Amino acid sequence: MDNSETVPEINAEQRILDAARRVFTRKGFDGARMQEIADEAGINKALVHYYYRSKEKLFSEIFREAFSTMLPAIAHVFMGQGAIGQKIELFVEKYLSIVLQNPFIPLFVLNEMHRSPETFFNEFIPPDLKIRIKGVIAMFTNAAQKGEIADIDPRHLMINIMALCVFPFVARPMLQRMLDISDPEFEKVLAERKQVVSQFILNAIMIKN
Amino acid sequence: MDNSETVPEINAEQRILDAARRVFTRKGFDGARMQEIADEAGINKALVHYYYRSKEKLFSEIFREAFSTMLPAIAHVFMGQGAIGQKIELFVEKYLSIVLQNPFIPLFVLNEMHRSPETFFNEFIPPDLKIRIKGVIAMFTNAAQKGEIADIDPRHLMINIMALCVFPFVARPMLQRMLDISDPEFEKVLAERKQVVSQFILNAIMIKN
DNA sequence: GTCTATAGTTAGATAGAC
DNA sequence: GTCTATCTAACTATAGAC
Repeated sequence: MDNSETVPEINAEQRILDAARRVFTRKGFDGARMQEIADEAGINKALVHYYYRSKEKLFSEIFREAFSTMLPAIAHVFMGQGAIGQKIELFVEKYLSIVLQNPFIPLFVLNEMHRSPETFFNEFIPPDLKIRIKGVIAMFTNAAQKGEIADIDPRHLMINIMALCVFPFVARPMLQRMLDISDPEFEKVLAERKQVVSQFILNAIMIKN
Repeated sequence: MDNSETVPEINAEQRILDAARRVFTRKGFDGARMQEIADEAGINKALVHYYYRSKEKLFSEIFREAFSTMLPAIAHVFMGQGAIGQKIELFVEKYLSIVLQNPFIPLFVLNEMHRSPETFFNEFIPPDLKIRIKGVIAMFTNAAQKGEIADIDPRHLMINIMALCVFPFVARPMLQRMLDISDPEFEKVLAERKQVVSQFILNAIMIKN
């Protein structure tokens, strides 16, 4: 052991990033304090500025990371070779897996894109995202024309799928109180949604014969 | 004309309230500034404190008003005498009507209940709300037992209905960019949702014969 | 009731020692 | 690289004139 440090576990730069992630997702940009980030990182406030210059820049790092976490799910829709129903199931499964591991990201992203929409779109939306979306829309339209799914506006279908995946995470405090259930019980409900949401969507759009 | 004022339109107290509603729903509690509220009300900052003592108290007024706007829809579910399907249609219709007229309230409420959950539940949730929710849950359970709707956990059904109603309003900036549509076009999509959401839900849960 | 002026506090950011 | 001390600006809130 040639290391005389008092167990900093990892370098300061990374600790700041970890602390900032927690504080920003908890409090939002306006509610977060550089002091609180420094405290959670176990270092001095000046050091936060040393590594990341400004609150805005540090926030950008965190937001970029958070937003990009949500993107792979969309790409996934294309992967599957199967029928439209299987692709939707795959998307829901993948998307909910990611959100379950990062339950604070959805509200965090929703808020930032309201706070400064221009920055959000110019800086964080990858150029190919719109193309991918168009592909998904085309896939839905195609499936409807071939009679594989019911006749629904593909834009509404996309909104509905995202809504069913995301909503319980952004509305958790209210839902949990309204339904009067405990923390572990709500976790169980969330875990059930992979199955429930897929089933719900497929029931809604698959042609009944 | 015995009034020598320069068209204040209405008393200062009300103008402050109107300005505060706009600023708080736009920026949230942490992002809002008393100065900005005073400016939008066209009066001095000191006057805001004269009428509402503190930022917290002013915010409470606004939040109470916003949250109570969303409540009548839930009560409405009981009104209908019809079948479960009609009651759901009535709820969606009523709920979306309210949100369409107050598109900023959902995200505003979601954020505040994350910011200080304790205050939210102790101060703003009416005591009878949980009872009403239990009634709705029982209604769903009953309908499922009688075979009127598919076998779905009533809690998930309630989450799904709320999700489909609320989500496009809280995610509007992202959805609009992702789908690459203009403001009036998105308004049209929102207006369509009364029909679309009802149909989607009923397709998902009504027993096919 | 409405204003100006300012108190009191806290935030983000920097200077400079080590 | 990490700290203490401090600057500057912005915020909420109040005092006091009118």
